[in-house]
Amino acid sequence: MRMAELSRESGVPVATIKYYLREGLLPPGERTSPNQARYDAAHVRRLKLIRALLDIGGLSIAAVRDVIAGLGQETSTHDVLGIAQHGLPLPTVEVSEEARAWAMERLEALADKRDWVIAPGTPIVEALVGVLCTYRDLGHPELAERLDDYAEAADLVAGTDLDTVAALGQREAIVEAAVIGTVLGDALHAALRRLAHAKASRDRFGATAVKLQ
Amino acid sequence: MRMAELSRESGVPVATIKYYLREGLLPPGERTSPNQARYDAAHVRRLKLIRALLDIGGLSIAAVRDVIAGLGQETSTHDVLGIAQHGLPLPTVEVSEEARAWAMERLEALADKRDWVIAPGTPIVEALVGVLCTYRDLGHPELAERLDDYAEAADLVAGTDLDTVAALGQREAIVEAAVIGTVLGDALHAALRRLAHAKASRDRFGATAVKLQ
DNA sequence: CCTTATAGATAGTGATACTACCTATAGCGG
DNA sequence: CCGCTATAGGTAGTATCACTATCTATAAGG
Repeated sequence: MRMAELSRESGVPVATIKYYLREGLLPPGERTSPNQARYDAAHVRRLKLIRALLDIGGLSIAAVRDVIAGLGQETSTHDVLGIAQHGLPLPTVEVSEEARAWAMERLEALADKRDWVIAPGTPIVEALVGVLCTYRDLGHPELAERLDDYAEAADLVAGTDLDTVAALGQREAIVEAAVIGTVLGDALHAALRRLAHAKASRDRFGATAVKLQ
Repeated sequence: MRMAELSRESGVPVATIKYYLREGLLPPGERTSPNQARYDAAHVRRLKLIRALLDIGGLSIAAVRDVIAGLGQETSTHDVLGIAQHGLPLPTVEVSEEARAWAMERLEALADKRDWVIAPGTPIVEALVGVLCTYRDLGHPELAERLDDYAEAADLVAGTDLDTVAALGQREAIVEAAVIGTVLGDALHAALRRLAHAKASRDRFGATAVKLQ
């Protein structure tokens, strides 16, 4: 197919597709002459993935490029999740040494109990340290004391995730599903948690409004 | 305290504090003369909250303003979570009627089983519909078939969340903790899920690299 | 042949989150 | 009371990001 059809199939404007080509998010089409190229279903699929990562995942163009770069890499199965996570941004903040030590103590207790590996300095651990320290700095250290319940839920979800993607069998499909499941999964879990909050609130306080304080 | 000290205590530049004042994120200080004002610990605290919502929560200035507007509202306890969620952005995408029906069918089955309330048209439901339809559109409908496990984890987390904030007793503290727990919690759970993925991957594939395909 | 489509290059746009500067006034030590 | 720094409030400038528009030369297709 040519550019106009690619645009129609994917729902992405021609000018935007050209932009993604320039930025290296979308591989160039097969050249048929110096100023003509042909695209195929893989391009449509890639465009839909790009839009999903941008619109739902909230990734930047640069992060999408990093994530996509991992899709074609040769690696072991064990690293598949690492590739899926490579390039995914996790927010971090600066914290004092004292606060960091406080947070790491909690994370290490968690790791011991659940057989997780806490590697200091990695983006994931930095993100966790940042959130825990911010809870404390905002005067809500009690929010950091529920880590173990949260970890239990994370283990439950992660087990499901791994079973789901592992069932695909082929490495390429696994990596892609892992990327999609990780990025879109963040949005899915956030929304599910809000629904579950509503039910938990009804369970505790009932459907009838009760004034506090 | 005056502006310079507020800046020092909060770690936010003076020019930025003035910007937040203009944007209505930070309430004005107590006036002592036409061009002088005094600030207090509540301003420091508010600034730290603003930075947390911006830096870790990834909210926009407009979303922070909406969230903060809810902090002072008078409401019933049952609505506290609703306030905490008010103004929080959830990503949505456009979907076909057919895809929407497919997604809603799954969500309603979930709601029946777990006693959740699915109100069509609300931002949360729109977000869930968007993610589920995107999974399918990307050729990974299997990711949408694990909703029930994810919901189980969400119920677990939500129960913990409600117990934690309800223990605070006072409405104002509950609302603030709910906001912080919801917004920063998204980042926390995302990071925990990545750690749990690593363990689940080790459990299934072992520490030794095994080539696939 | 002639209209439309295309690749590639360059420049422009609108939103966002600051950041810098300006003016008139206030605080404050000497 | 002087003079220096600090401040409120206003306006304007900046950097980044994700497009979007325009231009030129060439190609496709009836």
